[in-house]
Amino acid sequence: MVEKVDYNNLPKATIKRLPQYYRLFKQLLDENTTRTNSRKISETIGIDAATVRRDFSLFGELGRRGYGYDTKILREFFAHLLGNDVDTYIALIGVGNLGHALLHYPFQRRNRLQIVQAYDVASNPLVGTTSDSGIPVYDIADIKSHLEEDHIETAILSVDTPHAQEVADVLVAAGIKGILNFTPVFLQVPEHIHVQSIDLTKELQTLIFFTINDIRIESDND
Amino acid sequence: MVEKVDYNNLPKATIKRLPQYYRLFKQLLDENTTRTNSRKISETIGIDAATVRRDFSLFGELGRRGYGYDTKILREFFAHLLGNDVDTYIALIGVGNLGHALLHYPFQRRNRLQIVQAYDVASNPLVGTTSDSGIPVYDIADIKSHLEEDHIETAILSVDTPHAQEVADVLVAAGIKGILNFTPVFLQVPEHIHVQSIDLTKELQTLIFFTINDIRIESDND
DNA sequence: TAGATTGTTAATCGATTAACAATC
DNA sequence: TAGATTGTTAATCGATTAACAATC
Repeated sequence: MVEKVDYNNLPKATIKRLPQYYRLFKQLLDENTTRTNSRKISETIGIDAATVRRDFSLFGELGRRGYGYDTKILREFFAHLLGNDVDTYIALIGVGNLGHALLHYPFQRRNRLQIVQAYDVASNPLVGTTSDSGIPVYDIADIKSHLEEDHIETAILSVDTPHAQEVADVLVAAGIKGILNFTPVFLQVPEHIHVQSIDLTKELQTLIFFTINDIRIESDND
Repeated sequence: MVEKVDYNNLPKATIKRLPQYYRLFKQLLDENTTRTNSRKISETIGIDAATVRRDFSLFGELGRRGYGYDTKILREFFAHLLGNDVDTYIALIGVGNLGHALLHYPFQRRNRLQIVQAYDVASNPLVGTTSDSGIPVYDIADIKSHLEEDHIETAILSVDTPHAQEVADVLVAAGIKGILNFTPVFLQVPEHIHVQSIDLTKELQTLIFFTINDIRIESDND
């Protein structure tokens, strides 16, 4: 039950599944389901039961043989593991169509992830106002001081492709440590900066390739 | 140069990289760069040079030893491979905040991917109108006949989580073959239906885990 | 020809999964 | 105790990468 893990040795594939486990245990607890097991988990989220058990075992003995996993315990465990027992404040960079949607996206609903600041270039009329979501939109030129006000280290990047690298440089200079990158640009950043990319066109094209060639594959996560 | 591939034997990891290769060769051609090589490709998109060469070699001899790869040839090749030499029509299901942003997202800009229909439930006032993007918004109850009009087999699912499975069932019944799933639900679909999922909260939480634990990793695609 | 870079092999690495002893 | 299910090992599978002969 005690953590015995150096997170740096955790398989990357396991890390990517952690949010799925966390979400599931939150759901189960909401439904007042007090226990579950690796087979049921597998059926619900599409991850092989052996993989589930192996993933969990990396963190110690989280379950009980012959019984399964206690929902409440596991939910607490993953909440803590993912830093979701405290609030995480996030800045959104680029309030265009996509940025606007992300401002309203319910990250916060069942997680303590909150976009609390937004940025755009001064020529955007939204700058200086508070968006309909209640979040202030600042001039990107003032980013450093505003980020410090709220101790923000994470940014969502949803600017136009041609500005992606230049804005990423600004974010790094302003002290951002993690970037969720919605542009299709491979960002060049110092090695201590973390980038997670979501490439919408790539996902759609991949789907279409699988579909037109009817390539058999179990449903695709990650 | 001749295709010698059964696409079903293509590594899944390779397939996911194909859109990145395609995008790069389009860009290079736009910049009037007539040739490139695996090392430069690697630096630009962050995929190991040996992986690039191996991926390409799965499709035959696409390059020339001592020279590299011809931009024009490769762009044509990947366009055809990804079905981007013809138009692909897509339906968007769920015109909320995210759906609205996706309606405006420039999938089409450099690709022949077009959202040409949108759907929502009849109670949504947008239904029966044409959205500001010029795309008609239909009642989901009428989906089957409308999809047939435009020969649509691909749908983007951006409905609220509680309705995801039920709407997916409707899509399958209406003849959809591929679903780009923006909900966090693991969709249960028949085995001939392809699902590609984008889970925004999962990506953000994964980023935060990497960031707060400062886990060293090369920038993360896929 | 000499130099460059591919295409491909072989080695390595990482992830998945089947199987089962441990044990609740 | 008998039944259930974990935690973990060992086998397998798939993906990456280093290295280099082939060849443009």
